[in-house]
Formats: sequence, structure tokens, C-alpha cells
Amino acid sequence: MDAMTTAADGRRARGDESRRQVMERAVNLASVGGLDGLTIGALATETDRSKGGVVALFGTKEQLQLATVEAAREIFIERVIAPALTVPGGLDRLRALLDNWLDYSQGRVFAGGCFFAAAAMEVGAQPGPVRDAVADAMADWYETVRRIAQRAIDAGELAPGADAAQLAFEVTAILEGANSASRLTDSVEPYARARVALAGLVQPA
Amino acid sequence: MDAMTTAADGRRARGDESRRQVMERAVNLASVGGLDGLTIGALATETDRSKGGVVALFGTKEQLQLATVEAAREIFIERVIAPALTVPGGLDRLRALLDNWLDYSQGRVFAGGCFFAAAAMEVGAQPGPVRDAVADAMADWYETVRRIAQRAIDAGELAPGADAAQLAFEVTAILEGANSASRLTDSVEPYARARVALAGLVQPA
DNA sequence: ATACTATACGAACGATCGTATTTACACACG
DNA sequence: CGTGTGTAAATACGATCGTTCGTATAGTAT
Repeated sequence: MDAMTTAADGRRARGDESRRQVMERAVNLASVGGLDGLTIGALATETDRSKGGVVALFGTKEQLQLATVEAAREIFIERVIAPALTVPGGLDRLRALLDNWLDYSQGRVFAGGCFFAAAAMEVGAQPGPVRDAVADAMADWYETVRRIAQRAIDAGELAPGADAAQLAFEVTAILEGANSASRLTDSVEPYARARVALAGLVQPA
Repeated sequence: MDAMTTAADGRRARGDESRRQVMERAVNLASVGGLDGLTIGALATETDRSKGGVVALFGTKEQLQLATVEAAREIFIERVIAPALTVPGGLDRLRALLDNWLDYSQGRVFAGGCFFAAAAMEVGAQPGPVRDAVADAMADWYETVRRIAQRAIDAGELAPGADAAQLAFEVTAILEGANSASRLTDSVEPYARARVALAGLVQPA
């Protein structure tokens, strides 16, 4: 029993590829119909698989939901956070982060807009592992914004006495507000309003 | 056939009372489990009725959802908007409106926090009459904030050149952000942050 | 008295839900 | 080569979904 079982297993590779394909659909279905509206049967049909096949890959529905949250998290990091980390820390990085988020939401990386904004409202009042996973992801995001903002403050590029946590709250609220309003009004105007608001919140000292 | 059929109909009165009782439960169930998670069977069980009885009162599930949105709207108006309209127009009325909203959300008038914030994220990507009803309610709310803010601007109690629509967007985003964060973190801290943010947005000229 | 309407129930419908079981096949490894 | 394990389908299970139906009761209207 090797501690590191050789990665060259045709079955594992095949299963991983299947999981990847199913997940690609799952995150989009969930971003539209919610994590609860994401059903094993519909997921199987849309990926040309049997229900049993999906169950074999992910187990119970709750495990499927947790895997979906994790997959969405990876996409979010790849699209929003990682590119911002290539920008020098400070105000520029903070601006890049927020721009990335607006592009991610407006560009409908997930069919239903921001996956986590929808998930947070859906499971926010329903205790359980799925809610915890979503709450963790949101806390991570909030903390990322706070940390990057703090660095901009420390660098003297924002008001010296500014409260990074307060700024993170306001900034994330504006972002989510744009996402929500845009979906409900089928308009991109809220994103323009968000950019105006953010310009006011994130400006040189 | 009178144009105005007399209101004194024992059957109507009995039905209206039944509808009222069922709706009282429906809005709370929906605020926790969503408009889709609101099932006829569960609603019947919780109100000690048969499924057929609930169907007789509301018709299809979609009609039940529409009635639920309308009932929530009335409660929202009663708790948030109406009390603010008793305050003299201007900055005071705007502040009263926002305070009422925070009390309404934090006080959990609906078990799951703001009914419309949850409903908007749930049905925002699902076209249909229910989405339209929620969008209407949200547009009304946004317009109410904008109108009251405009009056404060006209009265010279806010920055003269301020854009009421932009202010309404920012203010509602902060409110929803507090509601969402509070639910996910089981904390009232977001409401304090919201009050700080609103104090900055809504301050005398 | 009669016809009509508005609740309300209880039972059943077909569909779909999540899950479990069984079987078949592909590949790894001793 | 044979044994074990992971992938996947097929099938079936009980539960619950939304809806429909038939029936009963109560109140209104003619």
C-alpha cells in the first residue's frame, strides 16, 4: 500500500475526466436553479449518463452539492483572485480584483451570475455541511478583499485611518448588489453603477 | 347581478380567513426554503389542512407562489415603508426608511431574513410570472428609495448635485449585503457595518 | 325548494426525487 | 491468469412532488 498510489491508473483518469465533465454542467445548473434545484436525474440526462453513473461518481446528493461548491470555488479563484495576484500589491491589485469580479459576474462565467451570491441566499437559512461550505467560501472571499485592501492602506494609497474590514464589507455589498440587480432587471446598468460606487470607495488618499 | 356584490358572504369570509392563515405560514416557509422549496404538501401539514384544501384556496403552485410574493409585499410595506411615510419628507424620512429596513431584516420579520433578497436570487435566472412579480416588487422598493432620496436632495439636505438613482443603488446594496452576510455568519455585526456605511452615504450637505 | 358557488377532504394519478442493488466491463497487480 | 477494485449502466425502491377527481358541506341566490 503505497502512500502515493501511482497516478497512472486508467480508471482513475477516466473517472476524473467524467467528474470534470459532470461538474462543468453541475455548476451552471446550480447557478440557475440553485443547489437544491440541482438534481441527480437532470444532471445525468444533460451529460448523457444514467442516474446510477452520476451516483457512482459523487455519492449522495449532499456530496454532489459539496463537490459543486468546491468546483465553483476553483473557477472563482481562477477567474477573479489569481489574475489579481499577478498585479503588484496595493491599490492596483485591489482595483484589479474588483474589476475581475465585475467581469466574472457580468460575463456570466456561471449562467446565473455569481454562483456564491445565489448559493449564499439559498442555503443561508438552512443549517448543514453545504451551508458551511458556502459560508467558508464567502468568508475566504471577504478575507481576501480585506487583506488586499489592508495592504493598500499600509502602502499609503488609501486614507491612512481607513478600516479595511469596513471597506471590504462595503465593496462586496456593492458587487453583490450589482449582480442581483442585473439579473432581476436583465440589464447591465447596475454594473455601471457599481463601478461608480467603487471608484468613490477605492480612491487614492 | 350587482356590480358590487355584497361583501357579507359567509363563504368568502371563511375562505379569506383560511387564506390568511395559510399565507402566514407560507411567507415564513418560503423565506427559509425558497419559493420553490415551498411545497403544497408541507404547507397543508403545517396548517392542519389537506393538500386538496390548500389547492382549493390557491389553485396551482404558481398561483400559490404569486400569492406568497404579494403577501410578503404587504408585510414589507406595512413594516418598512408605511412607518417612514409618517415622518416628514427629506433626510429624516430617508433615514427612517433605512432604519426600518435594518430593523425588519435584523428582527427577522421573516424567519429567513429579507424575503425579497432571497426570492430575487432564487428566481432571478428563471423566467416566468413569479420572477416578474419579484422583479416588480424590487423595482418598487428601489424606486421608493430613489424618490425619497430625491426629495432630500431637492430640500438641500444632501449634496446638491447628488444622483438619487445612484444613491438608491448604493444604499440598497448595503442593506442587502448586511442581510446576506448576517445570515451566513449568524452574526449581527454586518448590520453595524451597514449603519456605518449608510451614515457615510446619507449625511447632511 | 332549487340551482349554484365556495370551501374542504380524501384518494388517486403520473412524474420525479434520492438512494440502493445488481450486473457488466476495464484495468491493475500479485 | 486470476483476483480485486473502480467506473458505469440498468433497474427497482419508497417517498414526495403537483395536480386532478369525486364527494360532502355550507352558504348564496333565484
